[in-house]
Amino acid sequence: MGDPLKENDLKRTKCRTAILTLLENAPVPITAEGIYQALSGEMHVSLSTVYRTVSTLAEKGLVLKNIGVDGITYYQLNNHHHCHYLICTQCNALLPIDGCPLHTLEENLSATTGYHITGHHLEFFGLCPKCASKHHDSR
Amino acid sequence: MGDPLKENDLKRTKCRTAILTLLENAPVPITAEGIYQALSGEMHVSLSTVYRTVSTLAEKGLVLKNIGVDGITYYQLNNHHHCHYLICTQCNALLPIDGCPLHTLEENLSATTGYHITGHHLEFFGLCPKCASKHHDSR
DNA sequence: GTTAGTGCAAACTCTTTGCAGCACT
DNA sequence: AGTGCTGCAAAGAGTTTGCACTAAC
Repeated sequence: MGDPLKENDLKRTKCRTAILTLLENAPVPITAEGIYQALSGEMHVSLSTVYRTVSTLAEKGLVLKNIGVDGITYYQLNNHHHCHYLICTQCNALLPIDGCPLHTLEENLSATTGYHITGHHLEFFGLCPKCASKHHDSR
Repeated sequence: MGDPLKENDLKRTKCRTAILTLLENAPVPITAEGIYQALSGEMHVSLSTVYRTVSTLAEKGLVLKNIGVDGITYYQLNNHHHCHYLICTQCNALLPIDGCPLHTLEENLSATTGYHITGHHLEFFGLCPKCASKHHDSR
């Protein structure tokens, strides 16, 4: 129970442990490149291993992978705490939003469309207070 | 008024007209590759031109670009009709969902976070009736 | 010792870009 | 005729994969 790796028939390697620990402590989703950069300081790891590891962890349901508007994939621990993000379109600041009002909506949708709804993806975009006040010129 | 291209200082070329027409008649967002394939039957066009054209149209606000969970960018006409999609995770069937219950939510968020919210992205995932009934084995 | 995981480099996909030639106004 | 648009090919970014080597069990 204590070891999420062994529960999924995965060997507990240095790399996987490090990536899991990193994701546990990350307040927001990280990219593969970000994981690679963060781990490079403390150990030797290759970028392809990072990709392979997060993919494996995602398959096992330990990690969630989401593709951002920038087209880059972000990874986060699947702590089963459903939450969405508010993203500043200027500085990319990420603000977690607790609570999700969509479950009742999902039930309605399921009833009207006949789909078996398994999940949803919701993000809000805007300007964080700093960016909104700083300049009015957007890129 | 009748010509969205000229209004945006864009020359009305064969390629742009064809892409706009295609998007007008498309019930769901299409990929650049899809546009390329569709147009190749009736005229000569290069894939890079498709990319350049949709980017230009997107900059002018005539077209909306959205990145899907598959990492591929989908383009659709910006008909100012706000709508979301329900996507089958097995066959990728796309079902438009009219109406959006998030505007009041946006106002609440704006008030609590201080962000100036400019938009959102919402997608539902699930199994369409066919896929749900067909088999229980997933890919 | 056996099997699974890793590193490196190359390949792959989607998208962008430089430059010469062509089409629209 | 002039400027902007297009085609082609090459480059670019992010991600995946083949193969030999290493580490976990």
